[in-house]
Amino acid sequence: MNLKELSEKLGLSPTTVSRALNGYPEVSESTRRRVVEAARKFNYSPNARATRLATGRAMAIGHLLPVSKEHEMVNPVFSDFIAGAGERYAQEGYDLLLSVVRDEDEAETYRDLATRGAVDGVVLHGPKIDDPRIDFLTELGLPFVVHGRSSAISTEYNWVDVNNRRAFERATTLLLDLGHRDIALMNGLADMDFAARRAAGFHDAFRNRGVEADDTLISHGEMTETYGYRRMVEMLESAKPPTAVIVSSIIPALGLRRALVDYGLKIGKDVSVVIHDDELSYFRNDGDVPTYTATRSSVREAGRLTANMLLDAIQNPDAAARHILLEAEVTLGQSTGPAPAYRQFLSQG
Amino acid sequence: MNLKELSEKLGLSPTTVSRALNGYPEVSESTRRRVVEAARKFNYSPNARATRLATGRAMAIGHLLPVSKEHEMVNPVFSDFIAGAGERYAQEGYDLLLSVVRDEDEAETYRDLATRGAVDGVVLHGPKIDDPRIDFLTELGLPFVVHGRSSAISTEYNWVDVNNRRAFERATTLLLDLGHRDIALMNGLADMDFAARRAAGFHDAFRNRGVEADDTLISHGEMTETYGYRRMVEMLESAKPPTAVIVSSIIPALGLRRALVDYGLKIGKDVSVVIHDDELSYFRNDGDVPTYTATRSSVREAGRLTANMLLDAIQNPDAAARHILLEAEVTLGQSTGPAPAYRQFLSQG
DNA sequence: ATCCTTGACCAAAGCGCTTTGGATGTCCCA
DNA sequence: TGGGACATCCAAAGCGCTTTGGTCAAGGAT
Repeated sequence: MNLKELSEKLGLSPTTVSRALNGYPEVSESTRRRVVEAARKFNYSPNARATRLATGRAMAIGHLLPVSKEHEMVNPVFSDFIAGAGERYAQEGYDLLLSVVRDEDEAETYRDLATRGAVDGVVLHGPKIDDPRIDFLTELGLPFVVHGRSSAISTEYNWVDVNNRRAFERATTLLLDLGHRDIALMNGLADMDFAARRAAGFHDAFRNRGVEADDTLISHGEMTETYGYRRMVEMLESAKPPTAVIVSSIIPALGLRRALVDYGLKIGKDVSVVIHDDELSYFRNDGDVPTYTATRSSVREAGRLTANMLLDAIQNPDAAARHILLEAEVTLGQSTGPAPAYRQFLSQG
Repeated sequence: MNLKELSEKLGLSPTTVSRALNGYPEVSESTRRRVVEAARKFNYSPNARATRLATGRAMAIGHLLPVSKEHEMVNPVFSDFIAGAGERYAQEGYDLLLSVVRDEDEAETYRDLATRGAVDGVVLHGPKIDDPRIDFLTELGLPFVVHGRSSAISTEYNWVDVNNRRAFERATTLLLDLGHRDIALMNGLADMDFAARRAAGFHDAFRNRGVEADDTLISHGEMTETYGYRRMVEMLESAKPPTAVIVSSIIPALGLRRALVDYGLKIGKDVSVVIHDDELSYFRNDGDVPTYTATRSSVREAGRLTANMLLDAIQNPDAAARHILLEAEVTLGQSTGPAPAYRQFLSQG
């Protein structure tokens, strides 16, 4: 059933039927009702391919899922982010186009998506400190929103980000105030922008307290369980193991916990842990008292906000660049306590 | 730059240019080279919207990401499966359309996708024991492949599944042979088909060994860390805690481990654990000796195979239904050992 | 010399919509 | 009573491709 057939059945022109269905005013309410009813009855919905050609809009948003061949790693945050964004797209009648690409083909894919006219805009995930994709997309003229930021880029662009610097400054300050000095930071990959900001917050907290941070306790890696385990073992085997660790995600924190168990150490007592909690749907850090003390920010909500912003950017292409900086809340859980030395001092007091 | 402009630049008709680019034989090699070169030079690629209207094919595959409003849970397996499938789509020039829908809107979305002509086929995730979606899709006439199976459906359909029954029979047999009798099964949600097959395998193993299974040790739940934790605590607090647990995914197993630590119990010694390992990219169960004894099957590979099958089904719509049954391998890790009673017997010589 | 292939190209129709630019009829007011 | 103003509808062009059904010239067979 297509528009022509439906219009013939109704004894109307395709023009009128099209307008009736799309809510244009040049059609009487009575015929509109008749048309809408007939459309439902004959189970008609306009062919998306034709609509898109005629309107010149793709009614689709592109997301790239970069997959590096070596580690075959998918960002665990991706699916929750997508769930949040996709919800908004669905509400606005947009499709979500997911392209699985190898890292090195990413720019090429953006160009392809743009010239083919397959999408009206894209979301840029996982920006690096100096990310060439941003200028590339700007030149392409394809509307986009970055989930995160890129510190080295001076041009204006749309972004939605968490205040990673402040979140990690607060987390670090908490640990310093609990008497910890040997604080480790299990950060994300070194070239990621969010990792740089988190490291900056970490250092800021030390500076504010007039304490020197031990840079050998800072590590970078992909956020796998294995990374958390290996790195923690490494530190426990070292000359001066940390009394507290800040972890960039709940996933390596699980590996960290496994390592502590292996060494007979108790989390929150022997070693304090603060995580960043993206509120992944299958790793709720909840309960009466959350397992982990955490800086918390919902990645799903970030997905919704990013989608909103992108849809707005598509509708108002000439508006100024938009920014949303989300603040993470710091929630106390069972994984933090006073530093061992400080605990001794307290008990002597 | 569109086809018409390009053809004018070349002094050729749109017909010839189109044919040259699409590899039709009715064009000389020399002009074909000329056309291809010009296309690259002017950065031309055919408008996807027009191509799709003209060919009548969407060149896109649909995946639904069902999100139930209550728990807002995204299947953790989803992103790795998508990564595998998406890789194949990209190779074949297909797009991947992701629809985030609420559970109850799923059928409606399939119909919409079909009548709008937005996709050429869909993948059905997470089939229930008796899943109405399968007959629905069959009637729609939209090509589809099920990732998993639906036991109660007698009509033929394409599927790719893991031999869950046998995998869990083997896992259970291993534990029985290690002397365990009080074996718990932390299964997926009760209405899921894979969960039913796993339970069947569990019971088969007991039957084969002439031992009676304790059904109170079987539980169902979503595969979250929290589920694993709560359920394990519950069992440890019960009159007769299990000496071994089979867990449907590595994620609840992490919660299980957390519970054991809380109770001062050692995994692999006090309690043996076998997991099903989907080889999630951020939870590799690897190392020289894997952390967990596991039934292992790559969900990413399943994604590739499913995509293959669907593309084939789209190209050969009249062929018989296709099936792929993958066997899980059983890999020994550090999480299993003889049952305490059996251990005693062994040490007594 | 004639006819038939064959190779190389092209004009135009069509895919199923949207949208521009009328056409027609009705109503109201000068 | 005539002419805007308005409401309601329609014909046809166009979106940018693919594909059908040609044309035309060159070459081979008869």
